[in-house]
Amino acid sequence: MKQQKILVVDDEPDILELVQYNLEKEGFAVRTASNGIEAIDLASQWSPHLILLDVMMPEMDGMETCIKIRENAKLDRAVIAFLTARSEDYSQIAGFDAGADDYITKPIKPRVLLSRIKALLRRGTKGAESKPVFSGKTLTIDRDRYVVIRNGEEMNLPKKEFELLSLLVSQPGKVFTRSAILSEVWGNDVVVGDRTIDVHIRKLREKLGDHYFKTVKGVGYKFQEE
Amino acid sequence: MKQQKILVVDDEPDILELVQYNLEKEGFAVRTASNGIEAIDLASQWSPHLILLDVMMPEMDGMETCIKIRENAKLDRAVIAFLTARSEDYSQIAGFDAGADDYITKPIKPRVLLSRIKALLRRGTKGAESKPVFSGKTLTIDRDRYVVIRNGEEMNLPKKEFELLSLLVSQPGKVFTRSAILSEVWGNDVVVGDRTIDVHIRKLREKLGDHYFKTVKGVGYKFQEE
DNA sequence: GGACATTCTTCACAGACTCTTAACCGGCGC
DNA sequence: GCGCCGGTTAAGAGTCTGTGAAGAATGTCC
Repeated sequence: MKQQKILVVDDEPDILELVQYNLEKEGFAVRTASNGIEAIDLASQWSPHLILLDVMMPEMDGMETCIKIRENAKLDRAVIAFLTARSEDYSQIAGFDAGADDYITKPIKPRVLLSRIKALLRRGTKGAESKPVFSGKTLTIDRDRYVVIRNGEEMNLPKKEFELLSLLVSQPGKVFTRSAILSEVWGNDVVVGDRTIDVHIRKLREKLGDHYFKTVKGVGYKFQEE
Repeated sequence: MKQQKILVVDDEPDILELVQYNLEKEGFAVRTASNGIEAIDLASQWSPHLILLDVMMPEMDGMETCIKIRENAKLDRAVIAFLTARSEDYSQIAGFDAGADDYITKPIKPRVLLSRIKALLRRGTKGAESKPVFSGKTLTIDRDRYVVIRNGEEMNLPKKEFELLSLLVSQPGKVFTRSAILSEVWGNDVVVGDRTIDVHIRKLREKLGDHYFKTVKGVGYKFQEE
C-alpha cells in the first residue's frame, strides 16, 4: 500500500525528532514544520494524510493554523490531531470546533501515539482516494484502473511495462536516465542487467508505436507525443 | 440531516442517565444498555451511528464487546468510543487495537463529551455516508439488507465474500491492491496467507460469473461490469 | 452438549504469464 | 577497424494466480 504521509508541527525540535523517529520506524513518511506558516505551506504542497499540530506555538498558534488548513479545499481529506500539554477542557472544545479530529495530550508516549494515529488513519482513508491520471493527446494513463488508453482504446500492460510507461509519461519530453528509471521502477536495491530496460522499451514501442519513445544516446529515454 | 443515533453502554445507571440527558438535549437519539450482551443485541437491531462503551463492565467487558461489534458487518460504519476511569496506556492501546475510534476519560464533563462526539460523528460520516447500496447494470449490493441482487434475483453471500465484493463494486474499474483489500476487508492487524484473497475471489467468480472480476497480475483485482 | 453445516484459511502444485539474461547485430564516431 | 552503445531475439528463470482438497474455526439446531 501507498505510504501514508504525516506532517508534524511543533516549535520544539526535541518533540519533532521524537515523533518523527517513532513514526518513520513504523513506515510513515514524515515531514516537520516548526510553526503554523511553514505548516500551511508544506501541507498545501505535500498533501499529508494526517497533521499533528501543537496547540502552543509562536507566530500562529495551532488553533488558527487548523482553521486555515480546513479552509483549504485541497486538504479536505486530511485528518488533523492536536497535541497539547494538558487536557484543558476549553482548549479541547475550541479544537474540535476548529475542525480537529482528535486530541492527544503530552507527554507523548510513543506506543499510545502510534495506536491513536493508526486508528485515525483507518477512519480517514475509508472515504475517497485521489485519481492519478496522466494524459496527453493520444495517450492516457489511468493508474487507478491500471489501464492505458490510446485513441479511446483500452489496453492492459504488464506491471513493469506499465510502471515504466507511467514514469516516462509523467513528464513528457523529460529525459530519464537509466539509473533514474532503475531506481523509480525497479527500486534502489534491485540489480538488473543493462539490457533489461531496453527490452521493456522495445515492448512498449511494439505495443504503442515507435514514435512515442525517443532514445537519447548515452543518457536515457524520453516520452514524446507524435 | 437525519437524527444521529447513539448507544450508551455502562453498568452504572447514574452515568447512563447523565450522558443520555446531555445527548438528548443536543438532539441525538439515545438508547442505553447496561452490559455487553444487551449492547450487542441492541446495536445489531438499531444500528447506531456511535457507540459509547464503558471499559469496566460485568458479564462482558468493553474490549470484548467492541471486538464482537466490529465482527458484525452490519455495524461496520459505527463509530466506537471507549469510556474509562483513567487514561491507562495499556488499556488505550488494547482499545484501539480492538477497533475503537476514540477514548474518553472519566469523570465525564458534558461539554467535552459533546464536542468530542460531534467531532467523531463529523469524521465518521465524512466518507461513505448513508449509501448502503452500490449499483451497476446487472449487480446491486444492498449493505443494509446484506444481500446481492443480480438480474433481479437475490442472493446471500458469506460475510467475507460480501465485504470483498462490496469493496470492489464500490469503485468499479478501480484496481485494488492485495494489501488494500487486506486492510479494508480483513483489517490492519490481521495476518492471513497469500492465497486467501484468491480463494474468495474464486468463490465470487463461481457464484456471480467469471467476467465480473479482472485480475491485474502483480497488482490486484478489479470489478468490471459486462 | 453434541452433531452437523457453513465459512474461512492454508497448502501444494500446475499452468500461464512476465521478466531477465545472454548472445548477436548494426550504427556511429574516432 | 575498433570500441561504445543501443536494438533485437529467443530461451530460461522466475513470479504470480488458479485450483482442489483438507483442516480449522465458527455458527446452528436439537
